[in-house]
Amino acid sequence: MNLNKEQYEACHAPLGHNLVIASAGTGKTSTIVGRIAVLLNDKRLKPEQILLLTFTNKASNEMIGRVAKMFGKDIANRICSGTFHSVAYKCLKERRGLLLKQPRELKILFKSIYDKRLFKSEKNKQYSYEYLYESYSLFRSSTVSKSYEQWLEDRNDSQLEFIDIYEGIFEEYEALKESYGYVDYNDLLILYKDEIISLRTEGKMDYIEVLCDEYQDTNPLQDSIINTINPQSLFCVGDYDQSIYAFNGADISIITNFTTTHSDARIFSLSKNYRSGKYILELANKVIEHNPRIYPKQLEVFKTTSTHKPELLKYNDLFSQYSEIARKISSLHKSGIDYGDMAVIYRNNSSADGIQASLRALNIDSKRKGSASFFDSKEVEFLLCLCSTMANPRDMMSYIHILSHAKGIGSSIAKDIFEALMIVGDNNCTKGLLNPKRDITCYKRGVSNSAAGLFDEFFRLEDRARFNDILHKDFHSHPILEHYKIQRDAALFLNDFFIFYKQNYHINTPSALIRQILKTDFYNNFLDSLIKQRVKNKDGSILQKDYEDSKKKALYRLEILQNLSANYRDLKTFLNATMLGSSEFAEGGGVNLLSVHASKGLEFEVVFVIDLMDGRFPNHKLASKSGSIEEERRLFYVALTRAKEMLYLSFAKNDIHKGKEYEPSIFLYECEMMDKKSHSRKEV
DNA sequence: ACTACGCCCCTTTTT
DNA sequence: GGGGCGTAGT
Repeated sequence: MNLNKEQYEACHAPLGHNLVIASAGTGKTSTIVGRIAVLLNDKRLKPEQILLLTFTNKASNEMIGRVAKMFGKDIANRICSGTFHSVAYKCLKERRGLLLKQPRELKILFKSIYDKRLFKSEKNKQYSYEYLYESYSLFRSSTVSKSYEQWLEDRNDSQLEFIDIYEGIFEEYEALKESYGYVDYNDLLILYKDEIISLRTEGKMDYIEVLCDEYQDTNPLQDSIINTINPQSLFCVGDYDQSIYAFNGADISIITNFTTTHSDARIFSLSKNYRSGKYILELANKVIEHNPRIYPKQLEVFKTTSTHKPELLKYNDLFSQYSEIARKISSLHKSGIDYGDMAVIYRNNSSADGIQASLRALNIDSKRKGSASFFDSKEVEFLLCLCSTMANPRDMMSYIHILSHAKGIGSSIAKDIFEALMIVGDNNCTKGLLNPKRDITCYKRGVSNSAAGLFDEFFRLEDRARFNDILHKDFHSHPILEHYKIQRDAALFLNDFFIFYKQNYHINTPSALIRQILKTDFYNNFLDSLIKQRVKNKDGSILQKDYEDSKKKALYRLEILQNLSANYRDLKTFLNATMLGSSEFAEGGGVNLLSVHASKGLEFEVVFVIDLMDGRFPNHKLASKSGSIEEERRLFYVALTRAKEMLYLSFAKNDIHKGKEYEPSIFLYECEMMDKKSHSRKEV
């Protein structure tokens, strides 16, 4: 292996507490791979005694891939590696069957509890449900010793008067999560920590060295996992100038206090930059010097021959910026650069649509990372909901999503039906649906408000068999049909769902299941109405061509999902994988479109950093909230240091569409791409 | 009390 | 294009 002196010394550090400060582009990956080689060779560790924690699974795969080239796949694959979450999941999977649930879903669950407990008149002073949810998630990852009350006191003590309400909400939320079998990202880590403790007492936790990549973005919960493992040796690699995940609880003091936490700590520093050309580095250095220096540190240029100077591109309008950059990309391509070697990087994902459309206008493909849009699209979401009900027979949220598509059934009746299925199925909706206990009433007699002095009005139960002319013979006397609000259309929908479920629930291979689902009338009826709704014009008309196009697009997505599922043998694993690796999968090929956060750890020949306007980047609203202007500056630094050869910075003076004027980003002045004298701007 | 529908808002970053 | 919210209608 080719290592420079600094890298070599870090790799050969004795077992103990080692911290490597690795600035951007200084060969961090090589150093970690080198360290693993040293552990396996010189230190005689078994691969099982090594735990590698990375920020993305992609990074883990790359490192393990390089270890495999040196030691063979057998050895490399015996090393436990991945993100904190995926390592936790792998470990827990063996002992219990857990099912991860998307934050989006859990947020809805959270909202339902919140709405029940807060009256509107109080809401202007209190946290919104969204904010409270975020706050609670952040709390769980930012501290392991404080109560929510203590934590809140430090951040916003004016909210303390609501503490009892808030804690009541959290308590109920936790209880419901438990009863529906849901696990979120934080739960995963917390469960893992408990698991480590029991594995340790059983003597089954025998990691000797834990390597932690991107250590600057570790949050206290994750750090506590490392501390709980408490390995003989630690090898943490990070760069405080690239700490950009404060909103996720990342605590920069974890890396800056390493020497105080571990009295025997050794610090190594990598400063030779192999990635970027001289002028790009000068620019990056200029910017980051505006942040307080924790240790003195400068990137040293290795690629002195590179002659490209970063360029500033100014445009009058936001959209002319996008289309001109698209043209620039096209001409760079003609000069011989692959689209895949170019990237457009932005602060907010809202920039992506514009640039993507402009590229498409020139017939240039692009791939967007963090394609939340893929798993969020209704066609995919609905399909995954159907799968979820099969993998987790008490998945209330999925039932509500599905059943709400029936005419006349909204979330409330859907929940009644779910609860009914749980009752007639002994807490198992699969059983409740297919094999219900028939001798009991599954709907609670209405305890409707006696306050108004109404009669003891209760749930009027309907004849189960009232629709039996249209229903399947095994379904026409199903207890859930007793709900008095179920009308003909809804009964038919439930009937179709029943048949659908009965035909498919036993299939456990994800790809086979999805293939079957895509063939069913039940799914296709859903898809058809979804697409019609999408292409419907204001007057209600539908153009056949729009319909075809939209359908093609949806089918393409479903095909991707189908292909994705082929990598998994069982349903739960597949569903969980859509959670753990969803952002790492990108649709299509071509020019890379990424947010700064998503660009972390990547590099490209040509980089465009766009929309460099005050307010957008830095984003003042955010900077004042959780992060800081320093964090925004680090983001800018990360964006710049992705570039190997060419770097373009761009901004637009106006958004003609919205009638908005913009000032250039202060970072453009800080890196001296813009001249201070020519504009009057106050220093921040 | 609940659903359906139309209107307005906006759109931070991730495991 | 989607989510939240208010209103009309059952």
